[in-house]
Amino acid sequence: MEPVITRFPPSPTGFLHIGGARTALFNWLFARHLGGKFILRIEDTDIERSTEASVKAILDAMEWLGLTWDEGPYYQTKRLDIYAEYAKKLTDTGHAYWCECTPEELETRRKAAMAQGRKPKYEGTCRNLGLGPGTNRVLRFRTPESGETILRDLIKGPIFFDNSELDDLVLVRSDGIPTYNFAVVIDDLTMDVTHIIRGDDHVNNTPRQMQIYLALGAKMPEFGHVPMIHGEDRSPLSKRHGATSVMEYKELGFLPEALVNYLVRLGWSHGDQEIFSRAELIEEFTLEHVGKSPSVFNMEKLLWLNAHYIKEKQPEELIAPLKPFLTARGYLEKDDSYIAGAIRTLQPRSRTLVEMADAMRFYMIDEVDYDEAAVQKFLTHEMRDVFERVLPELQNLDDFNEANLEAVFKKVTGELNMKLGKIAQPIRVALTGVTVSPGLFEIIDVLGKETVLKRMRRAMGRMG
RNA sequence: GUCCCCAUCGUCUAGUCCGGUCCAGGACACCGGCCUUUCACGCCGGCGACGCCGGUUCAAAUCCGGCUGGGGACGCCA
Repeated sequence: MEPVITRFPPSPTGFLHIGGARTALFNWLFARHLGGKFILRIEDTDIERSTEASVKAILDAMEWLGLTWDEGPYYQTKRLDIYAEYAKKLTDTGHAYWCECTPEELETRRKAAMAQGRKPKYEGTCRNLGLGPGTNRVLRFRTPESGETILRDLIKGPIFFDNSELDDLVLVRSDGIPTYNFAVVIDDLTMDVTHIIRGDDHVNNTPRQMQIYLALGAKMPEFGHVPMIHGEDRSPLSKRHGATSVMEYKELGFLPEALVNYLVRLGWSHGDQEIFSRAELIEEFTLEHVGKSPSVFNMEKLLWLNAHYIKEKQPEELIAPLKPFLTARGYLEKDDSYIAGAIRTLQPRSRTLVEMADAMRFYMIDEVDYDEAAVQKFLTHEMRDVFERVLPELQNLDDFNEANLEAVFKKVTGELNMKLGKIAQPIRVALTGVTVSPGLFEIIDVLGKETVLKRMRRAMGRMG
């Protein structure tokens, strides 16, 4: 059996967005599942809008998601001679012809056609003029005027197109640069791509591309068109729906495995399973279970998955991804074991690394900032006695583990005939400045004796 | 406008190919409860959908047709 080769061909005109990332992921998984190859190709034939920065941004995002490629990145602008060769082949065989219609004329005719309710397509003005190459001339494909092109889509099933609906698309621009529809075909052809998995929005391009394969006598690849991702209002996902760039999600504190897991389930399923490790995805991913209908991006579920992965990781694994967020907040330098301890207490209560970093504040600064309402409510005069009792007990405790701490508090509350609930909040406020935090004993354990005593004494200063 | 695609809970989806096991299952969100030193986590329970109309059939979420709704494409963008 021939080896499977898939590819992801972003155009470097912006960042890698969510939809593109899912397409890349599907291609990557498809290839990995079948033990094939995954190629990365930069489609930079839009000279005007392509930028180096975009290429970098896209590559960074691919790496962050762990979508490793086996070949490339190839750049179309470095393959111009190849396209020229095939363009010549098509002209020589009469499958392509030169056209001198100007963009302005075309635009006028398009508008007129729309106004009259006709499908705006190139009328073939230059089709039989026998023009040769020249300035301001484009090379067009001579599309068959009759017949039918059948796309047997791996995801959507058979789709029929009347060739009369297709028009003579431009293959080579007047500046000699090939257009997308031409370059993709030649690239996929010469790179031996066997399976083209791409967005739904390419369905209508497919019959045109198939005609080029046919004209070239080339082997036709398989096509699979994945439905689009929409926003809450069912319109295509865009900025106004929130973050659309993959790297924005990194900045929002998402873990790549959460995004990958979320994205793969947008359109694909494996029974009732929601959580997939990368190995499981590679094992289970097939196109058969990719749905046909568009899906809506739902931040809540992504958040849930992210929370899941945050909980599941070892605290140590979270240190590196969390560090940038800590630094950004100007926190003190702490060593990794301390940070890991703090992370452990926040894992069950953080949905993102941003939330975690924010909640970590009291661990990371010297003097906690008190929430005044909390101080008023809990650092009351009557707590002074309680603190006086607790302080020496803690002072004498050598091993600050949770069990010991619990014993100490049991003892004190017993002697004072108070419930733990009564004194927990005041101590929490003393240690964190706020009323919401991880468990008291966990905090004490992480903070350590010196800090705990210091903060409790300082808090006593705020008691009436 | 023309062509193409799609249609199960608010959202992601299972089930649809091979009609009965589905008075439709899971997950997120939401609501309630339990746990509890706060907040979470966790656990238990609840709410909630086959777009509409017709046909085929003993039987339709599943097959067929129409309608409606949504989306995509119509570039010397990709």
